[in-house]
Amino acid sequence: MTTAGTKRGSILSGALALFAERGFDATTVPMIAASAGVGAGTIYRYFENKEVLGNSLFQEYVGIFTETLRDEFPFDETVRNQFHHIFQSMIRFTIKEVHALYFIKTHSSAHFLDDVSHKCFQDLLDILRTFFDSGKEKKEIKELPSSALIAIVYGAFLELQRLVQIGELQPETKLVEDVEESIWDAVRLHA
Amino acid sequence: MTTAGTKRGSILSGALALFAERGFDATTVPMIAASAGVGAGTIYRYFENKEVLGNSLFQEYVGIFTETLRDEFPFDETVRNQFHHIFQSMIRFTIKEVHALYFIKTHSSAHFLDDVSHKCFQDLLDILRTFFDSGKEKKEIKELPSSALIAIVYGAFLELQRLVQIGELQPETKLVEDVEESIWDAVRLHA
Amino acid sequence: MTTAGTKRGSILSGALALFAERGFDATTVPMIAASAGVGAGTIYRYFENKEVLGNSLFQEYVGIFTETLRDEFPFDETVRNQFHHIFQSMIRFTIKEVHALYFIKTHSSAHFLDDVSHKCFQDLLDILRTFFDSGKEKKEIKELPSSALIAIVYGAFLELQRLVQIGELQPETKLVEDVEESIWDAVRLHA
Amino acid sequence: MTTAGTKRGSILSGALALFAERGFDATTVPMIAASAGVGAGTIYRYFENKEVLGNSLFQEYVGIFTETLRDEFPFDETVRNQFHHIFQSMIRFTIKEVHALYFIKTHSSAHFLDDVSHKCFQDLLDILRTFFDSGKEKKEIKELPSSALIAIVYGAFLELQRLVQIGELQPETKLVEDVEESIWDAVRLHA
DNA sequence: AATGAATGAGAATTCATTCAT
DNA sequence: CATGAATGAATTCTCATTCAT
Repeated sequence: MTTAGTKRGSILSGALALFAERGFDATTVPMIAASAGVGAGTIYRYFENKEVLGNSLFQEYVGIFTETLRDEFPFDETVRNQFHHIFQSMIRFTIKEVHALYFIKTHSSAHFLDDVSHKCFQDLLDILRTFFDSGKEKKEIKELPSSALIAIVYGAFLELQRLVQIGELQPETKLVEDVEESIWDAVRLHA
Repeated sequence: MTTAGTKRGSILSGALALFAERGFDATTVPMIAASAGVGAGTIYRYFENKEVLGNSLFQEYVGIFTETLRDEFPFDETVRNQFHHIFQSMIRFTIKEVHALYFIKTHSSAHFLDDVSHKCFQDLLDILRTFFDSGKEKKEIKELPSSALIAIVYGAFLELQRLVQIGELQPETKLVEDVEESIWDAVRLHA
Repeated sequence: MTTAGTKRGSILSGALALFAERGFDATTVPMIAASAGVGAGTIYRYFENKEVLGNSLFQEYVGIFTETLRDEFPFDETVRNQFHHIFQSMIRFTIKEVHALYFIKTHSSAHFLDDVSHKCFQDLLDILRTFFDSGKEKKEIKELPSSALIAIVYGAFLELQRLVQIGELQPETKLVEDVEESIWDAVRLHA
Repeated sequence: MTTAGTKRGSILSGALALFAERGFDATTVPMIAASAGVGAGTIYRYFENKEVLGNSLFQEYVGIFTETLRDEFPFDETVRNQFHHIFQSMIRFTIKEVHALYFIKTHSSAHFLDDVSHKCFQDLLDILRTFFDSGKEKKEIKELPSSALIAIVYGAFLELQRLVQIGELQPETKLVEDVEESIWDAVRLHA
């Protein structure tokens, strides 16, 4: 019966889509208001200013992505299966929130991000770091710095995701599986 | 026949560094002027407006990158060696112009880009596309859409480059070789 | 036959304190609402808008001040005793409503005042004018324009009142008597 | 040959007149710009923001007023002559800068004033304080707290000044002399 | 009647661009 | 040619006022 957060929610959604498409700086507050179907002033009832809105949005979705990765993580399974979980989580997150990953990607070193946002993002990367560290110990992952491994997986995935977004790639099952295998090949230790 | 005017050059350099660091929209014309050591008005002698400057910059560096890739391309060698050339070109370009690749990456779908810029960027991607198409024919590259293969290589490389940029990764010979091998593993067709 | 509604009263009190401290323009309607312990919308049940509230407040307190001066005015006593009554009335009014006199002072030529407010304020000054006119006739008050005499008494008193307000002066009996004598010296005709 | 400060000067003049007439809060930046004959943006070349402009203005004119009082102060003459100097300085300052004194009066406890402004204003009052302290020592001034004496002189003078401003009083020689005598009567120790 | 969330007109401020020097 | 002070359109943000609950 409560609709608490209905407005806040539409503002965040509207901002997400616009920030992903045009970027934070090229998006005006009235644009966000129109996209959320609220008055411009209303945005300031929920967010102190545009930067706070940007940080809230970033933290919100980095948080959801982090949870998605952590959720049901198969700690006891093979490294390959763990990688599959990570890849599938990325896919799932992308399907649930089309713009979120692209927004995170394009704004993860944006000038307006505060310390909390940076911390959130580090937490996200730490999940991948932990996975790679354990994989390297088990001799199943290449002996590269984890930050490099993350960059490869994260960079490749996000660039692919952009292609899906702009319609240049259809995310059919076969393609998704092949891409997963391709990125896995990049990081796995070959015999 | 190039580097026309030392001023034009400093403006482009200044703008490149600033656009890479802060993004096009968060960079003001006076900032560029200060960084180039010229008056704000001088910028308008060389570029009609900020957007034109952005496009010139984009085209300039995408052009250089394209040339770098084309230069001495080993058409008659193995696919692996061709990949090595591409990878080395990326490295060389990055070393020559630290900010250029990151600027290209973060602005390749920017709102201010005109048709010429998009065309330039397509030309760049086409080099990679041609390489992958021929590699797939020779059964040395995975049977994935070329756009996906490009995304993987380009995405991974740029994310790595960012780490080097921010100092989180030292580009020593061993690391660079390992990374090349890793990305090659992602795209090569395994036995 | 007044104090209609406890809410109207709290709104007026809240507004009085805030207008005196911050001024009309720097006081927001939500501030007044909070200070009065009512919702912002409630203010509009009692006052058409902020300007009307400002005028009501001004008229209310100028009216009370006027009454205080008129009340038991010793028409048949000496000019000095009449002056004492005026001075005592100012003191009494100030004690009853600490902020009122300062509010009147700082807003008596405010941009939002309407004709009725200006008229009220003139009525107040007329009491002093009448007193001075009669005092000059009796050769007990200096031969200065009444408006000048009013300015001296009113100006000096209000500036003193401000000192009491901000705690820089303690309104002890001796001081009050001395100040009265000082201001009386300013206007009385010396032998 | 330098016109350095021409714009800055017109902005300050324009702002002074408007702040005196309408008050700081009821004056908009475009109003100031129009009154100074410059573009709105120009104001921000000279003053960081509206508050800084307000403080600069306050400090500027309080400073001039302070200098006017200090200039040729007759330290070795009678207390009465010193009072005459003070009164004449106030008159001179008022004639030179019609709006300045009223602006100072109405904004000396304004919400936007910073510490420097408060300090400036204290310096101004300290001149009067020093005069009264020395006068009391010489038994020529009433034994009232100096702050109270200042309030009487300052309050009376400013209220009179307002009457001149709005045209209700003509500042003829005779009137000015009489008013000086009246205010002197308020503070001098009577035999 | 009372509320306070929502609104949008209007204020402060920024910055791409022009132009007199 | 080069400059940077000046501009005003565009942007962020505030707050008096309304109105559904």
